Amino acid sequence: MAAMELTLESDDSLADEALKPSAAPGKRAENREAQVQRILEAATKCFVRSGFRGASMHDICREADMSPGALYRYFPSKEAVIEAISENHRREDMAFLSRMGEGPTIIDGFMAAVMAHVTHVHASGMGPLFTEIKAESLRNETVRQCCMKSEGQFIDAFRAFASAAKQAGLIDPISDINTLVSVMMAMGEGIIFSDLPEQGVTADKLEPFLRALAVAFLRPAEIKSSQGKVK
Amino acid sequence: MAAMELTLESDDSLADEALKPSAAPGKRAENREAQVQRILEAATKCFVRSGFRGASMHDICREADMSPGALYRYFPSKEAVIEAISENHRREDMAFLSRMGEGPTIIDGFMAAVMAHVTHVHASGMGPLFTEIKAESLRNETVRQCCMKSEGQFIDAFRAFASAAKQAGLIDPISDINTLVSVMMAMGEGIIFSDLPEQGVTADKLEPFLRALAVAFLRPAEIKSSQGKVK
DNA sequence: ATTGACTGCGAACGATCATTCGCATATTTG
DNA sequence: CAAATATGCGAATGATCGTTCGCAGTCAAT
Repeated sequence: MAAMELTLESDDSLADEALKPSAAPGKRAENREAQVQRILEAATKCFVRSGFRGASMHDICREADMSPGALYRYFPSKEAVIEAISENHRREDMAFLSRMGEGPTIIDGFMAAVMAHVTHVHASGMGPLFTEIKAESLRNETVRQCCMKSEGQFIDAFRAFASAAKQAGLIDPISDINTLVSVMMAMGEGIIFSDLPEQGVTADKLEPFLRALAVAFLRPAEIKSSQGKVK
Repeated sequence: MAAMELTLESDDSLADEALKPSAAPGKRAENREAQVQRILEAATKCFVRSGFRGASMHDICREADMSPGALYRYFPSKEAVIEAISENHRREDMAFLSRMGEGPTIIDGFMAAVMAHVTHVHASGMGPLFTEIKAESLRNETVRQCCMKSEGQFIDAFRAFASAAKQAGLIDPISDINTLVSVMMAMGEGIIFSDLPEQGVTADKLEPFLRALAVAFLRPAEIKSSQGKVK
């Protein structure tokens, strides 16, 4: 099917393309990138459906409408596909970190980042992939390091965030920022893993609880008791 | 080795046991139960090491010091082993629910149950199994129902706990107990999944944060601001 | 147009894995 | 003791899976 399209395409361009069959020099690299993307999208779909180990390369080939031989021109192994997806996925997540500076208060900034992340994961339906990546990271060294890298990024960003807020007198002094960050991250992962929307917990229901958690942990110096209450 | 013991045992009982080779009628069932247990322990070890899909039946056989043919006398399939382990594991978890009634305050009871659970999981080194079971529950119907059952038990227990506390005027009225329970459970799972002790977060470091969380969510009517502070 | 590199194909290969089967031994029953 | 049954064994089986390979078509440059 795909081959048919390509042959049809060259029909009307006999004069200037049949003689010089290609007027586009960077077309190869372009197409290559598109193919890689196609494979990653197909693989993601399969992995969400059946898990890293449950989905076969043939499944991915079928989903990408591609032969095994073709697929292996772009990725040397199944592991490489898994690692590329883990890497992509984790990189996307980190994009939400920048939103921590948003909002009038430190709590609002934190909440903006967290809620944006939660909403995005739910909307894209990639929740299961998190669990899969987590499980894979327990045994695959490359995936583990990928996870650790993004965790490190988060920890650094959050530590800077908390330190700045503390110095500005916005929050009470916190003695153990390391533990604070680890615990918050663990809880955040739990929120992502459990497909809360499937249990009837929508984003707007979730928000006050997360805000209460943020207030309890960060304890902003002002408006201590009016904020952070679950309505 | 085990066979050796048995033959030695029959030495001094020539008269009444050599003629009637077995004086123990319920020995079969006993031994059967022991074998089942042996398999489950070996399988758990393998699954923690390599994951449900990564561990082969031959691995389990080697670990249990048993041939495939023998193993299949006790479990009809690998899936059956996985399901039995998931079931066992989840049942163990539920045992900690009963401790919620402990302690002088509602917060103490809650904390007793949570900390006991966290400590137990860490001590037994079964953290990875949680992630594995979670991932498996996304695709294996039996495992999913096993998870949902124990979640349901937890929800029921916690709802009863919170309702009683609310009626007794121990905590502020909570409008949305369903959401409260779901969010707390998700966060708790996150704490279990992330192997916090591996990141230097010991139980005693974790405790004040969990307590702050409990106070923020449950908001006991008295001592509102003195408790629930992270030191 | 010819050459050489790139891409695509899909049958085939070798490895692995869950599961089975025929046989031997051990235990229980009659 | 003999028949019946339960248990153990481990090589064999059939299926699946990741990966490879030879071939054919396409693209880019001379």
